[in-house]
Amino acid sequence: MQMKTGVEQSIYAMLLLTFLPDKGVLPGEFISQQLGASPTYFQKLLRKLVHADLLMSVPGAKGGFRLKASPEQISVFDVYEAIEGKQSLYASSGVFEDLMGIQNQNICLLSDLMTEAEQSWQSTLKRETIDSIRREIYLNCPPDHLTKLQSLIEEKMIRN
Amino acid sequence: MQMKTGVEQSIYAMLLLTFLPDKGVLPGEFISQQLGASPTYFQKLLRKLVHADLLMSVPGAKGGFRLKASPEQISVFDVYEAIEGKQSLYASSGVFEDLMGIQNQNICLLSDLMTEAEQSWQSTLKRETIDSIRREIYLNCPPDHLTKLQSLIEEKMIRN
DNA sequence: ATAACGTGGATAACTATTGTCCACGTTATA
DNA sequence: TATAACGTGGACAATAGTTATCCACGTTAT
Repeated sequence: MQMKTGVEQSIYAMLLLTFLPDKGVLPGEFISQQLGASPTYFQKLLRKLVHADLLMSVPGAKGGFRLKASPEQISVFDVYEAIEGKQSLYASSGVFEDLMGIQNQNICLLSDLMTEAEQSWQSTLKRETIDSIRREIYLNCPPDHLTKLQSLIEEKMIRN
Repeated sequence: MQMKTGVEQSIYAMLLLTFLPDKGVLPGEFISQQLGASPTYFQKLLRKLVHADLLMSVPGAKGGFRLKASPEQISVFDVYEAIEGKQSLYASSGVFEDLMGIQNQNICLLSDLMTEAEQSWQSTLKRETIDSIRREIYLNCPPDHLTKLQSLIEEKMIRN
């Protein structure tokens, strides 16, 4: 049981996109290069983020991706859910309920507990946003790295 | 990202074993039959539980498994960890830290958050024990089912 | 001795994740 | 209007993780 690597990569992609000026976009291939991800697979992740309304995509030449909402409105959980989907971590098989003769009653021996555990996991991820991580970066990264990255992005980005 | 089915089966196995009188054991095959699990694979799960010191095994004819500790001392998390292992849900790739030039500093943009989320997930699973679930069963199951199961177990179990 | 049980390793089947490829639609630009 | 650069969606392959099977072996009751 491990989180998909795509979740981490997607969060980093979102973070990269916070560096982008208004109306600019970054091509998917550039983003995947920066993250060292496989370009073709990463496009799939980007599309999931678009489907989840976290990213906007501009097709055609000079196309690319940008954040759809502002970084304060996008939680880490939003990204997690966009990539991993909405299925919960635990799925009861119902065997034990059968064995105990409590099939149709609403007594979920384990399910309730698992649901509660998952919710407290999720609430931690909901608390933190792309913006709060971005602020941490601004506080902690060496300024030269930040400016270097900033200018790289401004070089590669496309204005509309 | 889904929990292994083995975790659920293992918890149910532990619960079954709470029905067992002192010094009795249940053969692995009987347990797997009750849970509708594949016998050979389920033996592997049982061995993981033995390795984690949650079960005791008695080899030889009239052998089988019994709980090693008392049900109050075994948390749902113990079983989870025995089956899933100790690796955490999230493993940082370090790519972004490289990109930001913060490799060797202790600034874990995501790791800290993920660790915190996982800990709150775990603490929920640690709170509940095999015994607390067993008590729920006793309260909620139709008494005839309970006595039927109890007598099935006493029939199939082996005293030492 | 033999049968019933657990043990551990090798290995296969299955499933989910990750990665690739291609035909296509859209748009900027020459 | 042609072409090149980009995103889209589907089909597909490679890889990794999970589940399942088998077997030779050690232990113990009978």
